[in-house]
Amino acid sequence: MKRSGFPRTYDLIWEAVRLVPRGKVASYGEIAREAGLPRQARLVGYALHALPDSSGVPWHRVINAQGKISFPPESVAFRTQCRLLRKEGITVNRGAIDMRKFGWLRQQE
DNA sequence: AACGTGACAAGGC
DNA sequence: AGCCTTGCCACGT
Repeated sequence: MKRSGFPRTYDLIWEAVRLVPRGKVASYGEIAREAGLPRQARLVGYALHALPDSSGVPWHRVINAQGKISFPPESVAFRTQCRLLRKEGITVNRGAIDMRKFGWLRQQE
């Protein structure tokens, strides 16, 4: 990543990710909207990839619109994300997240 | 400065 | 249900 000074779009995205409460997840698209960048879900993935480790941003709560983890199933990142989610009480099987935990605003439960 | 590449999404077949 | 296309836009070559 590259910090060049003024408000980068990544900051907006990271800020939005911080809003996702423990025990809930949100999609890349939702994060993009919340960050004021509608239809730029792709950018969210890019921004998370550029995230420094010690940021405290709950990146693991962001999953794709199909309700699944967007990492190759056997990757280290995939397993890490599973572990972090389960630690928050979210059930994950084969990368699929319990949809009842989806969305942190306008909850459907 | 153009071009390909992404932890995506939505729509068409 | 899959697979392909298009929209998107910051980054590294």
